[in-house]
Amino acid sequence: MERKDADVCEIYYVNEAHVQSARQVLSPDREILSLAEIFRTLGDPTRVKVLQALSVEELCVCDLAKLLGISESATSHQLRVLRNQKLVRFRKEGKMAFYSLDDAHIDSLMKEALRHVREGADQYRGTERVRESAG
Amino acid sequence: MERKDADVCEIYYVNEAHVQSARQVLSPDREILSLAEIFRTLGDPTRVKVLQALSVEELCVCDLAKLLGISESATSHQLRVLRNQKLVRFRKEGKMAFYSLDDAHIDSLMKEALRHVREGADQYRGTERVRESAG
DNA sequence: TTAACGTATGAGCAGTTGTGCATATTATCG
DNA sequence: CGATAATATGCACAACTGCTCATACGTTAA
Repeated sequence: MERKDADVCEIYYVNEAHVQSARQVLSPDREILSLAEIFRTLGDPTRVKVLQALSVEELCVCDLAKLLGISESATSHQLRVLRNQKLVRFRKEGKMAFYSLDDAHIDSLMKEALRHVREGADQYRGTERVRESAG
Repeated sequence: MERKDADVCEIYYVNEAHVQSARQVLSPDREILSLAEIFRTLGDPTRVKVLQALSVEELCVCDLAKLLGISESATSHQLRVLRNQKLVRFRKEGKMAFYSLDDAHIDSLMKEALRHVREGADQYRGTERVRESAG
């Protein structure tokens, strides 16, 4: 468990304290993995587009394929990824499969990230983010 | 621009309407890419841990390496990724490099995602489709 | 039944990613 | 100066990812 850390940094005692306190706030491993998995799922342009598109209304696979500009096969593959992550669900109507969002958090996540992106694009890094545009 | 879509689905006209309205809400490509990039950056367990750890206090590379259980080289590599994404910053103090969070949004993003993960773990899907087995 | 359509899935491939190893860089100490 | 410590970086490699292609599945129409 605790290995000697005399060989780590020169202020090894403070080091250990830092590591310990940092370890406190770390989520358990399974949560870390789930977190990373969610983000990784969102970390693909195609899937971001799918989720944005589905935030308006349900769409069938061929609609999405056309919108995305990729094959219906690729679209189906991506939808399966999103389905496995419980981010979308689908209903069958005849031969068609209509997909829709299956998660409320995801939209907030994307909107929050979008805010970040938009800030960063225009005038990122003020000084310390002191009153970005407070009047 | 508009290609014939008579070969897509059978209700091609409705299809086109759906695709059009969906296209409306899609962010411009560069924003989509930035979004995906941010999420992809967050989509790795090691980096999630780094960000969680740094949410408490700044840490040096060797602290982080110890906390993560990976080499200091790998840690440095990951910190560079986070640095490039402007998610962390660092200050040099002698030979040490102390890293800290450089973004306010990220913490909210992670907390929001954590909520999602925690809901999903225990009693996922209770919001929308209650009574799935209702006739 | 056969045929066509919309979708799903497995295989394979090119491109990417995270890590360790070796080495370079920078700073402190003697 | 040289030696050592803390960090950074180039390279290599295994693992993974997203796509296309081929094919299978389920539904509808004839």
